[in-house]
Amino acid sequence: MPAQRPARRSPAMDALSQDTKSRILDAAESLFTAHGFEATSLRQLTTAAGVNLAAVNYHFGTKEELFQAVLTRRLDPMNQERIDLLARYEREAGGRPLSCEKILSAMLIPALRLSRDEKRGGKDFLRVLGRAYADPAPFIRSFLSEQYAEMISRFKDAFLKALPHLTKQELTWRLHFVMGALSYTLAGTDALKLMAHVLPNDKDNDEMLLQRLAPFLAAGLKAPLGDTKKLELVSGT
Amino acid sequence: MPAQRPARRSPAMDALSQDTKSRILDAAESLFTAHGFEATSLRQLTTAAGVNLAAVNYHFGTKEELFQAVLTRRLDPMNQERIDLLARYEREAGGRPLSCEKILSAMLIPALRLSRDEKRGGKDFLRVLGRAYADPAPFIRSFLSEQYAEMISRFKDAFLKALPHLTKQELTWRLHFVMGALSYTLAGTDALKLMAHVLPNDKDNDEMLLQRLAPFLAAGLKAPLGDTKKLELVSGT
DNA sequence: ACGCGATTCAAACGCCCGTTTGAAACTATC
DNA sequence: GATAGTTTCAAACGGGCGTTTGAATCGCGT
Repeated sequence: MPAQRPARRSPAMDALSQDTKSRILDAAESLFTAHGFEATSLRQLTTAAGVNLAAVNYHFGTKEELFQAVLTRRLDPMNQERIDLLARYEREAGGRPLSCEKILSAMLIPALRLSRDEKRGGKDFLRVLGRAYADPAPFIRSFLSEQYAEMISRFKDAFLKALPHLTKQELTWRLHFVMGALSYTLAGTDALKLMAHVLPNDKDNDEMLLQRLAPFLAAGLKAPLGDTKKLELVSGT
Repeated sequence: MPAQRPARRSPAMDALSQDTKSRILDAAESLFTAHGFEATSLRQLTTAAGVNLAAVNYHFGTKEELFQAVLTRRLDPMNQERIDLLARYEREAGGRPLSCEKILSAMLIPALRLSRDEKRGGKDFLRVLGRAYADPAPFIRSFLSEQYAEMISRFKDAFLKALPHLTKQELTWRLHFVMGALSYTLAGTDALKLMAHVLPNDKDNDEMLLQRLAPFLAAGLKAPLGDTKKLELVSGT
């Protein structure tokens, strides 16, 4: 088992050669992004990180626990930031309900910050996260459930006040769609190639992306309740 | 290699015991849904299908080709149906641009049909598809690109006419969001547990789901262009 | 300088993977 | 009913997997 207080390294420990644990986390983040959880082997991972094969099991226990560690390292602070930002907005509004766009900002801005603040890890992480949303593995699903429970609950309350024409159930669905568009968008830069060669490939891609996503989601959330007859199945031909 | 014209089976070949190829495809569809591509082994797959281990390689070549076969079997007809339905709507409209909702219907109705028409395969398939969208594996990405190219291009043209206030580039992004919300929604019934215990667990779940999704997406597509200043990064605290 | 816990390391463990093989079983045709 | 082609089958192949082990190494407190 790893020590509670890790031993210090030799005299020069610069930013380039971090400690083993961080090196593993960084390599894992990027490799899980590139190949997915199952398709990433601990051998390629430890090689990429420049550490011994056994280091993963020593520091994290199992491969699954490593994956959870990859997620928590960034997800925990990001969701906390979301909650704090929402609380701050609510304080500033002093009782009056927040606008839909404002609440969305509280969700998107921390994600946007994350994608830009890190040297490289930020974007990789958001992609890992986007993929994790769609992963059926139980240990991933239950882990995400726990991680998100509080944040989702708070934002649902906020949205309920901002969108009084929606029932609780309708809002649940729409939040589901929001999370879908968000995670998919974060997960798949490549996916854009499905439909276009338009991508300008900027460096601040993600900022532009979220600035386009926000109005789209806000409009969707504010939409009037659907007409039940709209999607009637059309018979043949 | 498999024969061009498969030999006929013994006298009684009822619906319950299909031919080997279909049995493999069905089992693959459901197992890829449950565990993902990488995490599904050919041994559990062939066991579940009640066929010999070597049957997959005999009939499909490799595991990857099997996965592509799983996708094409249903994706090809579904996308063709989408294109045909859109063409029919355009014909009926006679020159006038279609409404956003109408175009969305042409995308969603074939998916909805698929999810209901099959005995069991339909829903499983849509989940496999939703997951495939987020998969980084190159053979999946390029395969989907090809499969979707024509459909996406046609719908983009239609949306461009329906939404003249959008630039081509803006529309590309919004279509991206649409595909995101759609695929995520199709992929993850489980994901709903992230935020609620509301799910009524109906049989015609998917129909209700898409009827809620359509107004949401239509509103998002029709949203005015975003305010560039909206998502400004807020400084600390 | 020594001891001790924390960490690294090379090697091995047992297991399951995707694929291949060659013979057996089957079926349609002559 | 022999023949040729298609499909099934049991068995094996080589290799990579996640994890464990036990010894070597490191770095600090005393």
